[in-house]
Amino acid sequence: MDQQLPEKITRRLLHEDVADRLRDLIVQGDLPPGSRLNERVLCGQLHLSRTPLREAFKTLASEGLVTLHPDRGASVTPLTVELVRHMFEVMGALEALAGELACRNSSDVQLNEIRALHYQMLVHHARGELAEYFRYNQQIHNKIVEASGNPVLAQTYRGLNAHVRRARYMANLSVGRWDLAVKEHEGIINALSARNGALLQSLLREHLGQKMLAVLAALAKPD
Amino acid sequence: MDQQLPEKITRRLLHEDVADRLRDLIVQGDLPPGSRLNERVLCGQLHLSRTPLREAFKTLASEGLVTLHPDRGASVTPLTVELVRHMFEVMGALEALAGELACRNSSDVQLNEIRALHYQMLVHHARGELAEYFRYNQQIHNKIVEASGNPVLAQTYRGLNAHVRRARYMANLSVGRWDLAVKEHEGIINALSARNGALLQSLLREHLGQKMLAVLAALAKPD
DNA sequence: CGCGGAGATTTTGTATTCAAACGTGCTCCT
DNA sequence: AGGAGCACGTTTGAATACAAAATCTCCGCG
Repeated sequence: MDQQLPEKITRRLLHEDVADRLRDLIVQGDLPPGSRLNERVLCGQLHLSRTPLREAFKTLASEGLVTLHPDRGASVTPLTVELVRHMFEVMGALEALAGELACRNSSDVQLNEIRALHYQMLVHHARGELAEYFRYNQQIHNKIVEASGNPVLAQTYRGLNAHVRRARYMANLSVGRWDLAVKEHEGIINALSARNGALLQSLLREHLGQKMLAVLAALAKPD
Repeated sequence: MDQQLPEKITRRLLHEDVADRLRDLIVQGDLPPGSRLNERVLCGQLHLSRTPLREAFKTLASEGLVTLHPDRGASVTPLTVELVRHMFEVMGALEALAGELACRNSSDVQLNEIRALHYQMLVHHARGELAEYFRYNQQIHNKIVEASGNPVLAQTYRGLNAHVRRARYMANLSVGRWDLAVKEHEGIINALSARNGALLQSLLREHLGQKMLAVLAALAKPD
Protein backbone atom coordinates (compact mmCIF):
# COMPACT_ATOMS: atom_id res chain seq x y z
CA MET A 1 0.00 0.00 0.00
CA ASP A 2 1.22 3.45 -0.85
CA GLN A 3 2.83 5.69 1.70
CA GLN A 4 1.69 9.21 2.37
CA LEU A 5 3.68 11.26 -0.10
CA PRO A 6 6.41 12.97 1.90
CA GLU A 7 5.37 16.55 1.34
CA LYS A 8 7.85 17.33 -1.45
CA ILE A 9 11.17 19.08 -1.02
CA THR A 10 9.03 22.11 -0.25
CA ARG A 11 8.88 24.70 -2.93
CA ARG A 12 8.58 28.15 -1.52
CA LEU A 13 5.57 30.20 -2.54
CA LEU A 14 6.06 33.80 -3.51
CA HIS A 15 3.45 35.16 -1.13
CA GLU A 16 5.16 33.36 1.74
CA ASP A 17 8.48 34.95 0.95
CA VAL A 18 6.76 38.29 0.68
CA ALA A 19 5.00 37.80 4.00
CA ASP A 20 8.32 36.95 5.65
CA ARG A 21 9.92 39.95 4.04
CA LEU A 22 7.17 42.33 5.10
CA ARG A 23 7.08 40.84 8.57
CA ASP A 24 10.77 41.61 8.98
CA LEU A 25 10.29 45.12 7.67
CA ILE A 26 7.49 45.70 10.15
CA VAL A 27 9.31 44.11 13.07
CA GLN A 28 12.42 46.14 12.42
CA GLY A 29 10.43 49.32 12.10
CA ASP A 30 11.32 49.97 8.47
CA LEU A 31 7.58 50.04 7.97
CA PRO A 32 6.62 52.12 10.99
CA PRO A 33 3.42 51.55 12.96
CA GLY A 34 0.40 53.12 11.36
CA SER A 35 2.05 53.65 8.00
CA ARG A 36 0.00 52.99 4.95
CA LEU A 37 0.95 50.14 2.62
CA ASN A 38 0.53 51.33 -0.93
CA GLU A 39 0.26 48.32 -3.17
CA ARG A 40 1.71 49.88 -6.29
CA VAL A 41 4.73 51.23 -4.43
CA LEU A 42 5.45 47.99 -2.61
CA CYS A 43 5.07 46.01 -5.81
CA GLY A 44 7.73 48.18 -7.35
CA GLN A 45 10.08 47.79 -4.43
CA LEU A 46 9.63 44.03 -4.13
CA HIS A 47 9.47 43.36 -7.89
CA LEU A 48 6.26 41.42 -8.04
CA SER A 49 2.64 41.88 -8.98
CA ARG A 50 -0.19 42.84 -6.70
CA THR A 51 -1.68 39.36 -6.41
CA PRO A 52 0.97 37.72 -4.20
CA LEU A 53 1.45 40.96 -2.32
CA ARG A 54 -2.20 41.10 -1.42
CA GLU A 55 -2.12 37.45 -0.41
CA ALA A 56 0.74 38.25 1.93
CA PHE A 57 -1.35 41.07 3.40
CA LYS A 58 -4.02 38.56 4.32
CA THR A 59 -1.53 36.39 6.16
CA LEU A 60 -0.09 39.33 8.06
CA ALA A 61 -3.56 40.61 8.81
CA SER A 62 -4.52 37.36 10.46
CA GLU A 63 -1.35 37.63 12.53
CA GLY A 64 -2.45 41.11 13.49
CA LEU A 65 0.63 42.89 12.19
CA VAL A 66 -1.35 44.54 9.43
CA THR A 67 -4.81 46.06 9.50
CA LEU A 68 -7.04 46.00 6.44
CA HIS A 69 -9.32 48.94 5.67
CA PRO A 70 -11.88 48.00 3.02
CA ASP A 71 -11.44 50.07 -0.13
CA ARG A 72 -8.72 52.06 1.56
CA GLY A 73 -5.90 49.61 1.72
CA ALA A 74 -3.74 48.18 4.41
CA SER A 75 -1.66 49.76 7.14
CA VAL A 76 0.82 48.60 9.74
CA THR A 77 -1.04 47.95 12.98
CA PRO A 78 -0.13 50.64 15.50
CA LEU A 79 1.76 49.50 18.55
CA THR A 80 -0.13 50.82 21.54
CA VAL A 81 0.57 50.39 25.20
CA GLU A 82 -2.65 48.43 25.49
CA LEU A 83 -1.69 46.06 22.70
CA VAL A 84 1.69 45.43 24.28
CA ARG A 85 0.17 44.71 27.64
CA HIS A 86 -2.37 42.31 26.18
CA MET A 87 0.23 40.57 24.07
CA PHE A 88 2.49 39.97 26.99
CA GLU A 89 -0.36 38.61 29.03
CA VAL A 90 -1.04 35.98 26.43
CA MET A 91 2.64 35.31 25.83
CA GLY A 92 3.03 34.73 29.54
CA ALA A 93 0.44 31.99 29.51
CA LEU A 94 1.97 30.41 26.44
CA GLU A 95 5.52 30.49 27.72
CA ALA A 96 4.46 29.09 31.06
CA LEU A 97 2.79 26.21 29.29
CA ALA A 98 5.84 25.74 27.07
CA GLY A 99 8.08 25.59 30.11
CA GLU A 100 5.94 23.07 31.86
CA LEU A 101 5.74 20.85 28.80
CA ALA A 102 9.42 21.23 27.98
CA CYS A 103 10.34 19.99 31.44
CA ARG A 104 8.18 16.94 30.91
CA ASN A 105 8.75 16.18 27.24
CA SER A 106 12.06 17.50 26.00
CA SER A 107 14.82 15.09 25.11
CA ASP A 108 18.28 15.38 26.62
CA VAL A 109 19.55 16.24 23.17
CA GLN A 110 17.21 19.21 22.97
CA LEU A 111 18.21 20.28 26.43
CA ASN A 112 21.86 20.20 25.49
CA GLU A 113 21.15 22.27 22.41
CA ILE A 114 19.46 24.87 24.53
CA ARG A 115 22.33 24.95 26.97
CA ALA A 116 24.78 25.31 24.09
CA LEU A 117 22.81 28.28 22.78
CA HIS A 118 22.82 29.76 26.23
CA TYR A 119 26.61 29.65 26.47
CA GLN A 120 26.92 31.14 23.03
CA MET A 121 24.64 33.91 24.18
CA LEU A 122 26.78 34.51 27.24
CA VAL A 123 29.80 34.95 24.99
CA HIS A 124 28.06 37.60 22.92
CA HIS A 125 26.84 39.31 26.05
CA ALA A 126 30.36 39.42 27.42
CA ARG A 127 31.56 40.98 24.18
CA GLY A 128 28.72 43.48 24.17
CA GLU A 129 27.45 42.27 20.81
CA LEU A 130 23.81 43.21 21.14
CA ALA A 131 22.52 42.04 17.79
CA GLU A 132 24.13 38.62 18.12
CA TYR A 133 22.89 38.38 21.68
CA PHE A 134 19.36 39.05 20.50
CA ARG A 135 19.58 36.34 17.89
CA TYR A 136 20.65 33.71 20.39
CA ASN A 137 18.19 34.93 22.95
CA GLN A 138 15.43 34.54 20.41
CA GLN A 139 16.65 31.10 19.44
CA ILE A 140 16.65 29.94 23.04
CA HIS A 141 13.07 30.94 23.57
CA ASN A 142 12.11 29.33 20.29
CA LYS A 143 13.89 26.13 21.23
CA ILE A 144 12.13 25.96 24.56
CA VAL A 145 8.80 26.27 22.82
CA GLU A 146 9.83 23.64 20.29
CA ALA A 147 10.98 21.39 23.09
CA SER A 148 7.47 21.45 24.46
CA GLY A 149 6.66 19.06 21.65
CA ASN A 150 3.44 20.89 20.90
CA PRO A 151 3.34 22.27 17.34
CA VAL A 152 0.09 24.14 17.94
CA LEU A 153 1.70 25.94 20.82
CA ALA A 154 4.76 26.63 18.71
CA GLN A 155 2.74 28.14 15.90
CA THR A 156 0.61 30.26 18.20
CA TYR A 157 3.74 31.45 19.94
CA ARG A 158 5.43 32.38 16.69
CA GLY A 159 2.43 34.44 15.65
CA LEU A 160 2.49 36.53 18.77
CA ASN A 161 6.23 36.68 18.95
CA ALA A 162 6.44 38.84 15.86
CA HIS A 163 4.62 41.52 17.82
CA VAL A 164 6.89 41.13 20.80
CA ARG A 165 9.99 41.36 18.67
CA ARG A 166 8.62 44.49 17.09
CA ALA A 167 8.01 46.00 20.48
CA ARG A 168 11.45 45.06 21.67
CA TYR A 169 13.03 46.48 18.57
CA MET A 170 11.61 49.87 19.42
CA ALA A 171 12.62 49.48 23.02
CA ASN A 172 16.37 49.29 22.93
CA LEU A 173 17.12 47.93 26.33
CA SER A 174 19.32 49.66 28.81
CA VAL A 175 22.61 48.05 29.85
CA GLY A 176 21.32 47.45 33.34
CA ARG A 177 18.30 45.60 32.03
CA TRP A 178 20.56 43.62 29.75
CA ASP A 179 22.72 42.29 32.56
CA LEU A 180 19.63 41.41 34.53
CA ALA A 181 18.11 39.59 31.61
CA VAL A 182 21.21 37.42 31.34
CA LYS A 183 20.96 36.56 35.03
CA GLU A 184 17.33 35.61 34.56
CA HIS A 185 18.30 33.37 31.70
CA GLU A 186 20.80 31.62 33.91
CA GLY A 187 17.99 30.67 36.28
CA ILE A 188 15.75 29.59 33.44
CA ILE A 189 18.37 27.24 32.04
CA ASN A 190 18.97 25.78 35.47
CA ALA A 191 15.32 25.16 36.14
CA LEU A 192 14.95 23.53 32.77
CA SER A 193 18.01 21.36 33.33
CA ALA A 194 16.56 20.24 36.64
CA ARG A 195 13.23 19.71 34.84
CA ASN A 196 11.57 21.73 37.56
CA GLY A 197 8.42 22.80 35.77
CA ALA A 198 6.89 24.87 38.52
CA LEU A 199 10.05 26.88 39.05
CA LEU A 200 10.62 27.30 35.33
CA GLN A 201 7.13 28.67 34.87
CA SER A 202 7.54 31.34 37.50
CA LEU A 203 10.95 32.31 36.18
CA LEU A 204 9.64 32.62 32.64
CA ARG A 205 6.76 34.74 33.86
CA GLU A 206 9.12 36.95 35.80
CA HIS A 207 11.43 37.26 32.82
CA LEU A 208 8.63 38.15 30.46
CA GLY A 209 7.17 40.59 32.96
CA GLN A 210 10.47 42.39 33.18
CA LYS A 211 10.75 42.47 29.44
CA MET A 212 7.29 44.00 29.23
CA LEU A 213 8.16 46.71 31.70
CA ALA A 214 11.25 47.58 29.70
CA VAL A 215 9.24 47.73 26.51
CA LEU A 216 6.50 49.83 28.04
CA ALA A 217 9.03 52.23 29.48
CA ALA A 218 10.67 52.63 26.11
CA LEU A 219 7.31 53.07 24.40
CA ALA A 220 6.26 55.72 26.86
CA LYS A 221 9.13 58.14 26.45
CA PRO A 222 10.31 59.51 23.15
CA ASP A 223 8.28 58.16 20.21
CA MET B 1 -11.42 69.25 17.18
CA ASP B 2 -12.24 66.35 14.97
CA GLN B 3 -12.97 62.94 16.35
CA GLN B 4 -11.24 59.75 15.24
CA LEU B 5 -13.24 58.69 12.23
CA PRO B 6 -15.36 55.76 13.40
CA GLU B 7 -13.94 53.19 11.00
CA LYS B 8 -16.72 53.49 8.44
CA ILE B 9 -19.90 51.50 8.44
CA THR B 10 -17.54 48.62 7.66
CA ARG B 11 -17.86 47.26 4.22
CA ARG B 12 -17.33 43.56 4.19
CA LEU B 13 -14.61 42.19 1.96
CA LEU B 14 -15.46 39.25 -0.24
CA HIS B 15 -12.57 37.10 0.89
CA GLU B 16 -13.65 37.56 4.49
CA ASP B 17 -17.13 36.30 3.75
CA VAL B 18 -15.63 33.42 1.87
CA ALA B 19 -13.30 32.59 4.73
CA ASP B 20 -16.25 32.57 7.14
CA ARG B 21 -18.21 30.40 4.79
CA LEU B 22 -15.40 27.90 4.29
CA ARG B 23 -14.65 27.87 8.00
CA ASP B 24 -18.22 26.84 8.72
CA LEU B 25 -18.10 24.18 6.05
CA ILE B 26 -14.92 22.77 7.54
CA VAL B 27 -16.12 22.96 11.13
CA GLN B 28 -19.36 21.23 10.27
CA GLY B 29 -17.58 18.55 8.36
CA ASP B 30 -19.13 19.39 4.99
CA LEU B 31 -15.56 19.67 3.83
CA PRO B 32 -14.14 16.60 5.52
CA PRO B 33 -10.61 16.44 6.96
CA GLY B 34 -7.99 15.80 4.36
CA SER B 35 -10.24 16.61 1.43
CA ARG B 36 -8.72 18.51 -1.41
CA LEU B 37 -9.98 22.00 -2.20
CA ASN B 38 -10.23 22.36 -5.93
CA GLU B 39 -10.29 26.03 -6.80
CA ARG B 40 -12.30 25.76 -9.97
CA VAL B 41 -14.99 23.67 -8.30
CA LEU B 42 -15.26 25.88 -5.24
CA CYS B 43 -15.40 28.99 -7.39
CA GLY B 44 -18.37 27.50 -9.16
CA GLN B 45 -20.13 26.59 -5.96
CA LEU B 46 -19.52 29.93 -4.26
CA HIS B 47 -20.01 32.05 -7.38
CA LEU B 48 -16.82 34.03 -7.32
CA SER B 49 -13.47 34.14 -8.98
CA ARG B 50 -10.29 32.47 -7.84
CA THR B 51 -8.68 35.61 -6.47
CA PRO B 52 -10.82 36.10 -3.34
CA LEU B 53 -11.05 32.35 -2.85
CA ARG B 54 -7.31 32.02 -2.75
CA GLU B 55 -7.10 34.96 -0.37
CA ALA B 56 -9.51 33.17 1.94
CA PHE B 57 -7.27 30.10 1.75
CA LYS B 58 -4.41 32.15 3.12
CA THR B 59 -6.46 33.27 6.09
CA LEU B 60 -7.63 29.76 6.87
CA ALA B 61 -4.13 28.42 6.41
CA SER B 62 -2.79 30.77 9.04
CA GLU B 63 -5.54 29.54 11.36
CA GLY B 64 -4.40 26.03 10.60
CA LEU B 65 -7.72 24.81 9.26
CA VAL B 66 -6.33 24.50 5.77
CA THR B 67 -2.96 23.24 4.61
CA LEU B 68 -1.31 24.63 1.49
CA HIS B 69 0.70 22.36 -0.78
CA PRO B 70 2.80 24.38 -3.23
CA ASP B 71 1.74 23.74 -6.82
CA ARG B 72 -0.71 21.14 -5.62
CA GLY B 73 -3.40 23.19 -4.02
CA ALA B 74 -4.99 23.30 -0.63
CA SER B 75 -6.61 20.67 1.56
CA VAL B 76 -8.54 20.58 4.81
CA THR B 77 -6.12 19.92 7.63
CA PRO B 78 -6.64 16.39 8.94
CA LEU B 79 -7.92 16.09 12.48
CA THR B 80 -5.54 13.75 14.23
CA VAL B 81 -5.48 12.62 17.82
CA GLU B 82 -2.20 14.43 18.24
CA LEU B 83 -3.58 17.68 16.89
CA VAL B 84 -6.57 17.48 19.20
CA ARG B 85 -4.39 16.84 22.20
CA HIS B 86 -2.08 19.73 21.36
CA MET B 87 -4.96 22.07 20.69
CA PHE B 88 -6.61 21.35 23.97
CA GLU B 89 -3.34 21.89 25.79
CA VAL B 90 -3.09 25.37 24.38
CA MET B 91 -6.78 26.07 24.84
CA GLY B 92 -6.42 25.08 28.47
CA ALA B 93 -3.77 27.71 29.04
CA LEU B 94 -5.81 30.34 27.22
CA GLU B 95 -9.04 29.60 29.04
CA ALA B 96 -7.30 29.58 32.37
CA LEU B 97 -5.88 33.00 31.63
CA ALA B 98 -9.26 34.18 30.42
CA GLY B 99 -10.87 33.00 33.62
CA GLU B 100 -8.32 34.69 35.81
CA LEU B 101 -8.63 37.96 33.91
CA ALA B 102 -12.40 37.79 33.75
CA CYS B 103 -12.57 37.49 37.52
CA ARG B 104 -10.44 40.59 37.84
CA ASN B 105 -11.67 42.75 34.98
CA SER B 106 -15.21 41.93 34.00
CA SER B 107 -17.98 44.38 34.70
CA ASP B 108 -21.08 43.37 36.62
CA VAL B 109 -23.04 43.89 33.44
CA GLN B 110 -20.93 41.36 31.61
CA LEU B 111 -21.26 38.95 34.48
CA ASN B 112 -25.01 39.25 34.39
CA GLU B 113 -25.01 38.62 30.66
CA ILE B 114 -23.05 35.45 31.19
CA ARG B 115 -25.39 34.28 33.90
CA ALA B 116 -28.37 35.00 31.66
CA LEU B 117 -26.82 32.91 28.92
CA HIS B 118 -26.22 30.16 31.42
CA TYR B 119 -29.88 30.03 32.42
CA GLN B 120 -30.92 30.03 28.80
CA MET B 121 -28.58 27.14 28.26
CA LEU B 122 -30.11 25.27 31.18
CA VAL B 123 -33.52 25.65 29.61
CA HIS B 124 -32.34 24.13 26.35
CA HIS B 125 -30.59 21.36 28.23
CA ALA B 126 -33.79 20.54 30.09
CA ARG B 127 -35.67 20.38 26.81
CA GLY B 128 -33.00 18.21 25.24
CA GLU B 129 -32.36 20.73 22.48
CA LEU B 130 -28.78 19.87 21.66
CA ALA B 131 -28.13 22.33 18.87
CA GLU B 132 -29.48 25.28 20.86
CA TYR B 133 -27.56 24.11 23.89
CA PHE B 134 -24.37 24.11 21.87
CA ARG B 135 -24.97 27.64 20.66
CA TYR B 136 -25.42 28.99 24.17
CA ASN B 137 -22.56 26.93 25.47
CA GLN B 138 -20.34 28.43 22.80
CA GLN B 139 -21.58 31.92 23.58
CA ILE B 140 -20.82 31.53 27.26
CA HIS B 141 -17.24 30.54 26.63
CA ASN B 142 -16.88 33.37 24.15
CA LYS B 143 -18.30 35.86 26.63
CA ILE B 144 -15.91 34.74 29.33
CA VAL B 145 -13.03 35.30 26.98
CA GLU B 146 -14.41 38.68 25.99
CA ALA B 147 -14.90 39.56 29.63
CA SER B 148 -11.19 39.09 30.14
CA GLY B 149 -10.85 42.45 28.42
CA ASN B 150 -7.92 41.22 26.36
CA PRO B 151 -8.57 41.38 22.62
CA VAL B 152 -5.35 39.58 21.76
CA LEU B 153 -6.45 36.69 23.94
CA ALA B 154 -9.89 36.79 22.37
CA GLN B 155 -8.52 36.62 18.85
CA THR B 156 -6.08 33.84 19.64
CA TYR B 157 -8.85 31.93 21.33
CA ARG B 158 -11.17 32.31 18.38
CA GLY B 159 -8.53 30.98 16.04
CA LEU B 160 -8.07 27.79 18.02
CA ASN B 161 -11.71 27.45 18.84
CA ALA B 162 -12.60 26.72 15.25
CA HIS B 163 -10.55 23.55 15.57
CA VAL B 164 -12.21 22.61 18.82
CA ARG B 165 -15.65 23.13 17.40
CA ARG B 166 -14.73 20.97 14.46
CA ALA B 167 -13.55 18.23 16.77
CA ARG B 168 -16.67 18.46 18.86
CA TYR B 169 -18.85 18.37 15.81
CA MET B 170 -17.45 14.99 14.95
CA ALA B 171 -17.72 13.84 18.52
CA ASN B 172 -21.40 13.94 19.30
CA LEU B 173 -21.39 13.76 23.03
CA SER B 174 -23.15 11.08 25.00
CA VAL B 175 -26.09 12.02 27.22
CA GLY B 176 -24.14 11.17 30.35
CA ARG B 177 -21.36 13.51 29.32
CA TRP B 178 -23.93 16.16 28.53
CA ASP B 179 -25.43 16.17 32.02
CA LEU B 180 -21.99 16.29 33.52
CA ALA B 181 -20.98 19.19 31.34
CA VAL B 182 -23.98 21.14 32.59
CA LYS B 183 -22.97 20.48 36.17
CA GLU B 184 -19.47 21.68 35.41
CA HIS B 185 -20.89 24.85 33.94
CA GLU B 186 -22.82 25.45 37.12
CA GLY B 187 -19.57 25.47 39.07
CA ILE B 188 -17.88 27.70 36.51
CA ILE B 189 -20.62 30.30 36.74
CA ASN B 190 -20.49 30.24 40.51
CA ALA B 191 -16.73 30.67 40.64
CA LEU B 192 -16.97 33.54 38.19
CA SER B 193 -19.77 35.18 40.18
CA ALA B 194 -17.65 34.91 43.29
CA ARG B 195 -14.73 36.27 41.25
CA ASN B 196 -12.64 33.40 42.55
CA GLY B 197 -9.97 33.28 39.88
CA ALA B 198 -8.01 30.33 41.21
CA LEU B 199 -11.07 28.16 41.50
CA LEU B 200 -12.39 29.24 38.12
CA GLN B 201 -9.12 28.31 36.48
CA SER B 202 -9.11 24.82 37.83
CA LEU B 203 -12.76 24.30 36.94
CA LEU B 204 -12.18 25.50 33.39
CA ARG B 205 -9.21 23.18 33.06
CA GLU B 206 -11.24 20.28 34.37
CA HIS B 207 -14.11 21.11 32.04
CA LEU B 208 -11.87 21.36 29.02
CA GLY B 209 -10.06 18.19 29.98
CA GLN B 210 -13.33 16.31 30.09
CA LYS B 211 -14.31 17.75 26.75
CA MET B 212 -11.04 16.58 25.28
CA LEU B 213 -11.55 13.06 26.57
CA ALA B 214 -15.01 12.95 25.02
CA VAL B 215 -13.65 14.18 21.72
CA LEU B 216 -10.74 11.76 21.72
CA ALA B 217 -13.04 8.88 22.53
CA ALA B 218 -15.31 9.80 19.65
CA LEU B 219 -12.36 10.22 17.31
CA ALA B 220 -10.95 6.85 18.26
CA LYS B 221 -13.95 4.67 17.57
CA PRO B 222 -15.81 4.73 14.27
CA ASP B 223 -13.94 5.96 11.23
C1' DC C 1 0.81 -7.82 -17.77
C1' DG C 2 3.33 -4.12 -15.94
C1' DC C 3 6.32 -0.28 -16.69
C1' DG C 4 7.78 4.12 -18.57
C1' DG C 5 7.45 8.15 -20.93
C1' DA C 6 5.75 11.74 -24.46
C1' DG C 7 2.15 14.59 -25.04
C1' DA C 8 -2.35 16.32 -23.79
C1' DT C 9 -5.10 18.12 -20.03
C1' DT C 10 -5.92 19.98 -15.74
C1' DT C 11 -4.65 22.80 -11.96
C1' DT C 12 -2.12 26.00 -9.73
C1' DG C 13 0.82 30.46 -9.40
C1' DT C 14 1.37 35.00 -10.99
C1' DA C 15 0.44 38.94 -13.97
C1' DT C 16 -2.68 41.88 -16.06
C1' DT C 17 -7.09 43.98 -16.88
C1' DC C 18 -11.45 45.94 -15.71
C1' DA C 19 -14.60 48.15 -12.57
C1' DA C 20 -15.89 50.48 -8.51
C1' DA C 21 -14.75 53.26 -4.49
C1' DC C 22 -12.09 56.88 -2.68
C1' DG C 23 -9.83 61.29 -2.45
C1' DT C 24 -8.81 65.82 -4.46
C1' DG C 25 -9.09 70.09 -6.26
C1' DC C 26 -11.76 72.96 -8.86
C1' DT C 27 -15.92 75.65 -9.95
C1' DC C 28 -19.91 77.86 -8.92
C1' DC C 29 -23.49 79.44 -6.11
C1' DT C 30 -25.17 81.60 -1.96
C1' DA D 1 -15.60 83.66 2.31
C1' DG D 2 -17.27 79.25 2.58
C1' DG D 3 -19.36 75.17 1.35
C1' DA D 4 -21.86 71.98 -1.91
C1' DG D 5 -21.22 69.57 -6.02
C1' DC D 6 -18.87 67.61 -9.66
C1' DA D 7 -15.13 65.89 -12.82
C1' DC D 8 -10.72 63.87 -12.63
C1' DG D 9 -6.92 60.95 -11.23
C1' DT D 10 -5.60 57.42 -7.98
C1' DT D 11 -6.09 53.27 -5.45
C1' DT D 12 -8.23 49.27 -4.25
C1' DG D 13 -11.26 44.92 -5.19
C1' DA D 14 -12.32 41.29 -8.13
C1' DA D 15 -12.16 38.94 -12.65
C1' DT D 16 -9.71 37.41 -16.33
C1' DA D 17 -5.54 36.01 -18.92
C1' DC D 18 -1.29 33.84 -19.28
C1' DA D 19 2.58 30.70 -17.77
C1' DA D 20 4.42 26.91 -15.33
C1' DA D 21 3.94 22.86 -12.72
C1' DA D 22 1.60 18.64 -11.87
C1' DT D 23 -1.43 15.04 -13.26
C1' DC D 24 -3.57 12.11 -16.48
C1' DT D 25 -3.76 9.35 -20.76
C1' DC D 26 -2.46 6.27 -23.72
C1' DC D 27 0.73 4.01 -26.38
C1' DG D 28 4.96 1.25 -27.10
C1' DC D 29 8.02 -1.82 -25.11
C1' DG D 30 10.09 -5.36 -22.18
